[in-house]
Amino acid sequence: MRKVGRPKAQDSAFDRSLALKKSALDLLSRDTAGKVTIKDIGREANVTTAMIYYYFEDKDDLLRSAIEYAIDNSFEHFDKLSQDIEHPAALIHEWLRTHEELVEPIRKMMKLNLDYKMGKDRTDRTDQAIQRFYDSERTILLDCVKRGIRLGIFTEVDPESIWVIVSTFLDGAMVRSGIVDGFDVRKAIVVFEALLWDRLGYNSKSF
Amino acid sequence: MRKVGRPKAQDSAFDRSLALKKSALDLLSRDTAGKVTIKDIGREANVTTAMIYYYFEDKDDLLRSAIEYAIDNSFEHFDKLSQDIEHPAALIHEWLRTHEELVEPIRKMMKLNLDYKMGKDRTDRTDQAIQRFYDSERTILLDCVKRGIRLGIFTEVDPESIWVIVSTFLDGAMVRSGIVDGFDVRKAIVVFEALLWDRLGYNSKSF
DNA sequence: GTCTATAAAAGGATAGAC
DNA sequence: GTCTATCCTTTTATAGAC
Repeated sequence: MRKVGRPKAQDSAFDRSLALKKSALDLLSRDTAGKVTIKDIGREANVTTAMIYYYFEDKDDLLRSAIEYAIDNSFEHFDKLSQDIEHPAALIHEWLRTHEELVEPIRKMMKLNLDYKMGKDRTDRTDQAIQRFYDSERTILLDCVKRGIRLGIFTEVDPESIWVIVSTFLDGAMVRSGIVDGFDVRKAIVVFEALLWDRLGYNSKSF
Repeated sequence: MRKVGRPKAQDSAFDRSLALKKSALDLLSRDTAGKVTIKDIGREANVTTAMIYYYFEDKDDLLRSAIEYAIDNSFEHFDKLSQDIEHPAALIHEWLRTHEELVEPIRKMMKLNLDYKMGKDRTDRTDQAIQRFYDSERTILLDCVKRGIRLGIFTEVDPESIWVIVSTFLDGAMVRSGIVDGFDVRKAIVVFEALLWDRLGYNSKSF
């Protein structure tokens, strides 16, 4: 364990707080909180234990911050998607494809959410971050279906039902891929998409 | 902490090993492994720490046994369902209803599976228990759809696709109910069922 | 801001009596 | 089979120098 002379203040380009959140996220998704020690996290992020307490109140604070970080990441990703794509069917298609592409990070986020929600160390701040994420997911999908109906490209369906089915199915695909060896996320999403277009009365030849 | 005189050998009616597995299961589903201590489990099951090591090799052994216990439970439940119900549509309907009814235990099992699979302390025995469960789920649903088609009550669909969609959706409903406050499992399953009967060309008026 | 060293607590596991 | 007491290791968290 060789130590380099004197420590140098970190410039903001390499934020140690961020590095810690990333490392925590990674370790937590591979193992369960409580088995992951602050030393593990520190080692992974190349930060000493004492520094963790400089940046965060305690272990729990770091863990919650890591979850929030994961949520914010996913949030931005999906928010961008909804801003970039106009066409309702195209948006839904990309929505599905994105889940397929980002299984790993999304599954990590979900596992952390589940651990957090079923645990007992909760805070309003983190609860709200999770709520905000799912609310925005709902708003985006709901709007999308409504617009599709208004534009006449989708059958007159209940948007709320479609939203529930789509987002619940996707959650299922994310976790199942983490539980069942050999589960084919891509295939699952493909067959689901076919069912969805069928229900929406949309001709998906273009995809 | 009052102690009753001399210990009395437990008769098989109240198996301590079983009590420990149940308590472990309960605590693990509420919190993450590693945060749950053997002392916690012992306290919950009214068994001393030392006794845990009499019944199990070590903490990990107890934890894995608890998971297997949870899986076996669910397995029996679904297996019974498939043996009791002949009619394909009725079986699927009951399948959905059972998930609705047993959200809690099923969600616990899923969380444990996820923790276990994403962690690194794995054993063949436990891996196989999980695999067996999902395999049997697949077999049952697949057979069910095939029979429905053969009987002419379902449209000619690809059974494999239906199985993937149904079981993935249900997994999603189970976890989401643990993550999103106020998620209405019942409603989610109801709207999904409607979609399913639609796809299968089945008139579900009877339910 | 960063590190080393260490205190304080908690947890896993065992010894040994009954 | 069961319990009490305890050992030893790991872990969280802090003190204090630079």
